[in-house]
Amino acid sequence: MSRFSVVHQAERHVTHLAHPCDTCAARDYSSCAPLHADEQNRLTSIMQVVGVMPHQVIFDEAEPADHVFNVKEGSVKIFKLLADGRRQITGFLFLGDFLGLTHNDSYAYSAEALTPTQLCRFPRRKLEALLDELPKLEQRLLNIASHELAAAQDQMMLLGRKSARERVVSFLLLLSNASIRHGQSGNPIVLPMSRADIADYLGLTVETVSRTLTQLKAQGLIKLLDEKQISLVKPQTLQGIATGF
Amino acid sequence: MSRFSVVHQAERHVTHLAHPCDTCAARDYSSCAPLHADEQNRLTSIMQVVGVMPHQVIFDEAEPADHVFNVKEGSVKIFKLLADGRRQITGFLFLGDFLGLTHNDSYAYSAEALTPTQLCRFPRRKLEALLDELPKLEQRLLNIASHELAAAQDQMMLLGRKSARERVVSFLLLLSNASIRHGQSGNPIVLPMSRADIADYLGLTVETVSRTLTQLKAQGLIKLLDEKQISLVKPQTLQGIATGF
DNA sequence: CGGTCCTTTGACACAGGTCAAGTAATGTGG
DNA sequence: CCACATTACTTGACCTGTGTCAAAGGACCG
Repeated sequence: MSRFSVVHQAERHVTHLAHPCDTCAARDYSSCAPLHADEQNRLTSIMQVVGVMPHQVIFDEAEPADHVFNVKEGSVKIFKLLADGRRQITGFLFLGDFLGLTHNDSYAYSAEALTPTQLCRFPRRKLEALLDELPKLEQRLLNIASHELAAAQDQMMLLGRKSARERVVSFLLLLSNASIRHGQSGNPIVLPMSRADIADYLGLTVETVSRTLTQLKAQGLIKLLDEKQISLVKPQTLQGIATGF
Repeated sequence: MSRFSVVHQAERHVTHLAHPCDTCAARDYSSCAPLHADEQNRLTSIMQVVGVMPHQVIFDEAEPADHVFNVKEGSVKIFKLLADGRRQITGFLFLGDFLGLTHNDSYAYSAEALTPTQLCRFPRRKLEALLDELPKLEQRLLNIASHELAAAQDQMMLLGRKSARERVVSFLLLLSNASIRHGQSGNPIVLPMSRADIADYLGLTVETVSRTLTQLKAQGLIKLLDEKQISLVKPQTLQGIATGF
């Protein structure tokens, strides 16, 4: 039985895949012609809107990759596990982000909802068939993949070469920028994930994340409005810390 | 003046972009129909073969991304720098690999040759124009990007959660697998890069890389044939170490 | 051959991990 | 709505893996 509650059977529902201009604006994409109305219809006709609750699994690493998803609302974490349970979160996904793209038979990572989330779900076979006919769509996916690749390289720099302090600050700025891209002010920022999730994203322990945050607070660089909400007091200084000055 | 020596002006030269079957086989790609002869011609007609010597810069992060490259022979490192000079190598590239793909105006990383290298060079504008007409090509690029994304996530796992020992072993196996994909035996392996490069790839210091190698040697898991050539004595055990057992 | 660069090895330091305890937030059943 | 259990977060004391600094081989090169 399905782990999803099907919210809607396509009709008149939209996806950010079909609304390139929104997403492009939100993500700073360069080239992406909007789909025509009939192209949008073909896309939405193969799509379902599904809901998942926090901590619920969307898919597991290595299970058959039958669907591709697009975040319509909410937030998601994607991660990989080592044999002994060590975990690396490879990304936090928000409105408009994609998950499940792979050229293999199986998913390359696991995905779980952080908050109550709605996803646009596309059967992979049908989407791939559609790609052959809608080159614009393929172009968008390539753009998205390039974008994610660049983000992945930034993250490698962070994990390989930055100190705990630099990692935490980079993370805060990342969330701030993401929120700006989605039309919010970017300050204060909301953390939909736990400290453990932050730690597993930054390659640190919960304790180090916690200590680093209190240290930044003590230095007057941030303010902890509450556990899940942080205000950036000196964004300029923080920017400097994140980029290694 | 150009930093490249132009080796050949297209005529009858091939690129792995035009020979999908080779590359697919070499890379385990699932779906990639070969280009027809005339499609190949259109591709090779916009391409130049250029040569670079070891330590020579192919392009620098943040410079205008006017070309896309495909490794025809040799090996390349791509990396990012922090303000204070800390370096993270985000990939080593070999025959058939791509570099320079970005959806931004500028490159996301710097690239340098490790060994004497020949590259197929495509003017970005012309290639993008061609992509609109050859959807097969775009499909291949999307496949490649997905593949690289998966590799990037593995690398995040390595950098965020693995010990020095696990990182070095993972790296040796990575090189071994790459060499197998290119038709070699995969053992012993050849390291075209310096210890410093390995360190910057694994998020370690030169000293730690060196110490870890001598330790693995002392335990009889590898043999250092010479500084640049390593034989994997117990591949099975090494595999276990790399995956966290 | 003498110099330069790369690699290895050693001694020591420290950032961040581990273990343990305390406190605050959240959820649950009565 | 309140006791109580559970989970999440913070803080402290201590430890260890890896970094830092220094020096000694080796390889390569003019």
